[in-house]
Amino acid sequence: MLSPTEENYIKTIYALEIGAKKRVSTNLIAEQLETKASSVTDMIKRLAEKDLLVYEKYRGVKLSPNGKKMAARIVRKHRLWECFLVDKLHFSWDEVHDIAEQLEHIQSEKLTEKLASFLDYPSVDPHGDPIPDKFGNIIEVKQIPLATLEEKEESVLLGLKDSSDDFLKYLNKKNISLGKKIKVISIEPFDRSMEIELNNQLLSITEAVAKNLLVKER
Amino acid sequence: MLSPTEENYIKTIYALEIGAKKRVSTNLIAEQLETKASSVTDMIKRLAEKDLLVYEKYRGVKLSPNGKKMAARIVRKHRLWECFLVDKLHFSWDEVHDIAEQLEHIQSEKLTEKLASFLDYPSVDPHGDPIPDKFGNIIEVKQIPLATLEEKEESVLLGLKDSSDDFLKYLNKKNISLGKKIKVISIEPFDRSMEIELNNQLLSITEAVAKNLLVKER
DNA sequence: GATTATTTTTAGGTCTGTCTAAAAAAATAT
DNA sequence: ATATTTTTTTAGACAGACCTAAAAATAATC
Ligand SMILES: [Mn+2]
Ligand SMILES: [Mn+2]
Ligand SMILES: [Mn+2]
Ligand SMILES: [Mn+2]
Repeated sequence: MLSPTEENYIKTIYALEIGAKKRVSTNLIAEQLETKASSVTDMIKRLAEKDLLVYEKYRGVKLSPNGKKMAARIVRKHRLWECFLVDKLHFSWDEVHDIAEQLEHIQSEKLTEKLASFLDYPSVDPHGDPIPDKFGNIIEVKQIPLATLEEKEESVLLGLKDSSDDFLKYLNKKNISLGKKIKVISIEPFDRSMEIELNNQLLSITEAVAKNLLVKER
Repeated sequence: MLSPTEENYIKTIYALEIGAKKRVSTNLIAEQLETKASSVTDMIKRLAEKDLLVYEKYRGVKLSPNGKKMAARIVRKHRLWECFLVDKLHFSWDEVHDIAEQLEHIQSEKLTEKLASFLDYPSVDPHGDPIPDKFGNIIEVKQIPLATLEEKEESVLLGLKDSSDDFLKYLNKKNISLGKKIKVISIEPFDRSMEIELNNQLLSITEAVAKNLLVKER
């Protein structure tokens, strides 16, 4: 049985080591968790003791198979609760993260599975992120940044690279949501900004935005 | 912002001072929370500091108006979540208490209200206990023990005096659940055990059981 | 009313999770 | 290869939530 704090460490390390090839550094974890490097050192020692990660002084950490399983379970709960909040309670996608951050720590296998069933086993959360199954396996649907499409190409918006509050609010304002069809009308060579068609309307977006919108692979 | 532990203390004191006329004693709280009297002394000092209760050395505590409001909010969340677990996720009424014990500490006004709306503003939880409204007011429906009824009287089962696991499991076994019509067929003068009609069947229950079943007042 | 028994509080520890400041190791620059 | 900068760890402290054992206050009994 892990404390919510321990779970947050495990989850954070899990997220940090996706993509990053090498072991996760103390400072990175500290930054992510908005705490001090010394606190991180304390905690990772304890987590290593519990066999949730492998730690070598000055060399950073990586999750053990055990730790990975734990992390996936927490992520599963987080994303299932986000689905619940949006689909059943009609929260908007920019309101659910902080609440799910609490709900992900509720301890009950049975609750998680009944919740998944109640939601009809969704495969992605409201931000397009994949939901691990009960064994911790993730079926990643290949998503590419909208910015990689050429003029005249079209695709479907499936996910977001950045799910920050500001970005979600921007998308709300522009009426951009997951599942919508997007067609690239033109790309401005000067700044790589894009003219796109969405909701049968023309919309101009910066390259930064286009890089954060993930669409279905051709 | 209170910690889950502080919230559990407040909620426990709230429950203990219902009925009990005098201030709640240190030992009673300790017993209820399965902790030591010295720990209780520590905590009630802190809660008094935060103006959630009034504490006089050796004289016990009583909740302040502030503390009462907090307590009612926690109870509201606990019982709403129990409704959710039973009505939406199809848990049985004997499985929900421990999970609600965790969920009651989730901090989000908006979540609580959206949950209440999603459940169509239930007035009682799966054990027949009243759900405070968002201002902390409770509409107590008068309930009397089945044991007070006379032969040939009938009523409806509305609540339980004791919601312990063992009692709930007993009720499951006998197929007794809230909302059912109960008719007293006969009362045995020797031990006050009762013959009752329920689900169109005859059933014999001890006086202890009859005292724990609460029915609608005549 | 003095003597017990019970309840409650205090004193002093432990464990978790955090912090700051200082020391040590590793990475980078010269 | 040395010196400097950056990262990481250690040392020591503190607050919250708990514990046991002892002391103090209150309640019960004779
Ligand atoms: Mn969290
Ligand atoms: Mn999400
Ligand atoms: Mn609780
Ligand atoms: Mn209940």
